[in-house]
Amino acid sequence: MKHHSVHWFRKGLRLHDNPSLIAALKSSRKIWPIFILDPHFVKSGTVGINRWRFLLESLMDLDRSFQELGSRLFVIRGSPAEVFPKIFKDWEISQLTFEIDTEPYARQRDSEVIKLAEEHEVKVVQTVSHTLFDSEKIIKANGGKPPLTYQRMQTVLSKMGPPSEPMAAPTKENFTECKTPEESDHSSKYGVPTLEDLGLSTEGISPVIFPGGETEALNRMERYLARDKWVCNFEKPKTSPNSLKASTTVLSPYLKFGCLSVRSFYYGIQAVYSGKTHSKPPVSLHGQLLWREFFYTAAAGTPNFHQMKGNPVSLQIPWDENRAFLDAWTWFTLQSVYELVAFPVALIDDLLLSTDTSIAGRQNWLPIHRCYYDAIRKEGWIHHLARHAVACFLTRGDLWISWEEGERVFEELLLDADYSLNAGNWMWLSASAFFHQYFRVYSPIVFGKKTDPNGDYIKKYLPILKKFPPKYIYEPWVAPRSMQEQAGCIIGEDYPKPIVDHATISKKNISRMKEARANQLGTEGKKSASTAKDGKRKFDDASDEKPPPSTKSKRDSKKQKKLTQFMKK
DNA sequence: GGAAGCGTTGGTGCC
DNA sequence: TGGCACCAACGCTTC
Repeated sequence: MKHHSVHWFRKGLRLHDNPSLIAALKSSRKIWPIFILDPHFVKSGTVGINRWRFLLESLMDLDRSFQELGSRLFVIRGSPAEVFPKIFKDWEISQLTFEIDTEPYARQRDSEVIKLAEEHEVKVVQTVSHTLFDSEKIIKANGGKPPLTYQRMQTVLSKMGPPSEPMAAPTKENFTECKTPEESDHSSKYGVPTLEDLGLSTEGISPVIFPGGETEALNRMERYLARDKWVCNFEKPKTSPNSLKASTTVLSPYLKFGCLSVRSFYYGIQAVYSGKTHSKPPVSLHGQLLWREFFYTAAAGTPNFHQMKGNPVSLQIPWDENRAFLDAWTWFTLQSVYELVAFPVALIDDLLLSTDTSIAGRQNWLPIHRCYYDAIRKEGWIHHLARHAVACFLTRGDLWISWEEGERVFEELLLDADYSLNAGNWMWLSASAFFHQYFRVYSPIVFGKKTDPNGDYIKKYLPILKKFPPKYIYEPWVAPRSMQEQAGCIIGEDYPKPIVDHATISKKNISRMKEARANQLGTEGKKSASTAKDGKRKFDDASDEKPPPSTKSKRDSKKQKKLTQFMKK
């Protein structure tokens, strides 16, 4: 029997390596490729203007590609629960194909749609193609729990063999026996809408830096893969968060929407590596894809992964509720209405209705952080380490505000905002899960100076500070008054004064974190016995005995010994 | 079951 | 200028 199939695009906005689409094409006489503009995402307000634009560009690209094959993309508005019964009936559908999505909303939505399909006697074909591996299989291989360390993840994966190889994109031949019934009013009925059609204001929107779509994704990947040496030597910590041109691939938005298949990228890198010396996970390019896999698996296997409450992997920390601090972290400037575009609507309303006139105190005073926000808002992307710096600052470093607040802002503004990676990294940086060395705090001054000593990044995004010498550009408030006058920027008048002192507050927060951890261990019982707590001897000044070398120095001396032995050989 | 090993990418101060 | 200990003793994983 040859089916009438609907292939439902959600993520996976591509033709290459799309196994469920191929399955539909091979088993059908007729196929309708559809994308549903779900009001859930329009209403939620969690998608910023740049990501909407990226999505619509991706859909346009997909439609163009289908047209080249003699088919079309059908963009349908409405909730999936309303749309499917209608199209099942109208188009006499017997098969529905789609890519598996493990996010909670998607799971719930898909289970409802699967039920509807059953009611309409529609066969459902689902495939894993958004991740390298099936998250459920990784969890099963790890004894029913997601691996919580990268090393553990690698161990589990090493037993699972390599990821499946990517599938080729469909060709015109695939569409000779399987046709798409096109309607004469297709464009008006099923065309890709504009931002304005969706009721989104494009006033003040920045030019496109990273255009959406599979075509751009594949071109971008090829450009990077052509640089053999760069690919083989890639080490994430050695790339720069402050370079004027992105120092990493910026393929993340394309992976998020599935414009690029992670398996295609993985095997593309593999081909470049072949026969050459290359960097290794976790820092290598392959390593970056494994991090994505790590967080996808953790999110798929953890309830309430995006929030602290009810999340079994997250430390429960008594964060402050501090509106002024949150605004200061979030807001770049309030100089004009233009600057308000693309900020969370709730925050705009709150601020405009506020009777608090001390606007200066609600601005972010840190030059490098203001630059990151400007870049996020305009371009929808900043380097991973820049995200670390601002995330640490908002949470355990300085402002002591819940990682969920930061997660919401990133969710809205980043092109690559991804449920699993966003929540996972926020927990990491706030030392709520995965990462526990909470006393390692990013300094908003030192971090910038180290990564961009000349302050070129600041000069680009924050020209008001460009006349300050590099010594002061990261902390202009310590510049002498005469220098501020010379630079044409008086701190407190033209530029906000700091509202917290990093050195003081970060020390205070380290002790708060220590206390939170101690409290939780106390209240939740013996989650895990700490060897340091009860096992090790304490040494003080009165003791003549020398303390044993620390774990790290012991480890290092072991390494040294091995190296010496190796050299002798 | 308990001890030991070790963790993607910090900052500071000392030598 | 670069290497190292230390911060303060976490918590997952392995043996």
